Amino acid sequence: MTSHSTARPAQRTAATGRGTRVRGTRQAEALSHVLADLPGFSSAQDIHAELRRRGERVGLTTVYRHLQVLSEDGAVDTLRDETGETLYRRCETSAHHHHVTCRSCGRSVEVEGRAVERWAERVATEAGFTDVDHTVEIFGLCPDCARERS
Amino acid sequence: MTSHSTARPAQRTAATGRGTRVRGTRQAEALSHVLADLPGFSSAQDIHAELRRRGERVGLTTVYRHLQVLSEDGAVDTLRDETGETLYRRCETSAHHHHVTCRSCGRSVEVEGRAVERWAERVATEAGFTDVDHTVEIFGLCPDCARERS
DNA sequence: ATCGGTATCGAAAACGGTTTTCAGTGGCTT
DNA sequence: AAGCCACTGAAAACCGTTTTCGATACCGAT
Repeated sequence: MTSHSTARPAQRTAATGRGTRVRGTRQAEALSHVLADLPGFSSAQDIHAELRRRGERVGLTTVYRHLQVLSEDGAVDTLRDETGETLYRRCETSAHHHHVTCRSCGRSVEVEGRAVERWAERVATEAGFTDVDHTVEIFGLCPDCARERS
Repeated sequence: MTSHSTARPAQRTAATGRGTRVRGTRQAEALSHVLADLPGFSSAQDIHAELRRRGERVGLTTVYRHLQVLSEDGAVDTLRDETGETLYRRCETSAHHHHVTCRSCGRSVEVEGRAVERWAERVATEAGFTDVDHTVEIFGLCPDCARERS
């Protein structure tokens, strides 16, 4: 599922209680830093490895949990690679967009395509579908990897 | 597949070697019939269940193996649902196309979109990417499921 | 400071889909 | 009839992800 705002109120545990603001824990901050530094899409496990590499002690479970919340909040994009693994990346724009991802190095570029949005909406509607959502992912070889490979 | 591309399992046993044609086994034929009858996308496990329902004794492993080969040969389409499960469906047209899939009942419709193909190609090229491929999936509620739900 | 309540952590176990292993089985060819 | 080898499938391994649940950390109140 690519970033889209189905805006489920999503019974976020803490979210409700009055003054209960999200606690800025050491783990959350460390994760946030790593996400800010990683350029492309990374798996939860890669992110966890990067945290450990930096000497941060954060459990894999916690990484998964934060990523889940962040993606629900629209703070990170998610996409599934060809093996079914979920990859995460900090959103640069909160607007709906898609990605061109290098299948070799994972680097990616955000692209916009109002045309696709409209097309998806139209063909679905024509087929009688409602509550439409879509995922679009483009894979290819980035210039660097293409050069390396020749 | 981020930084490390998990080694190809690849070594496909029979690997379309020399003149070894596919043997028309009982299992292969049963699977083929089920695929022909199932209207939309189904998971390997659903297909296996359907086989058993029909009294065919085919192992789940064999179902997976055949589906893998069939999809490599382009005889079936595959797509991943939102949980990461792989769904299969016999191709109706061998031409490149996309699907509008009901997120409730799994039924799907094939749609064509030359516009999207061109768009994907264009934005990728503009970003300097080559050897471009793309995935587009549209999810929604089909008319029947939408009705049921109200 | 101390206490109590609770949000958060994280190791370990559970989960579920898929793949691999490996000892057969059975279809061809000779 | 004999043998080769592709195919089969039950069980186990795999692997990413989620759940469980006791421990811990943070916060406001005392």
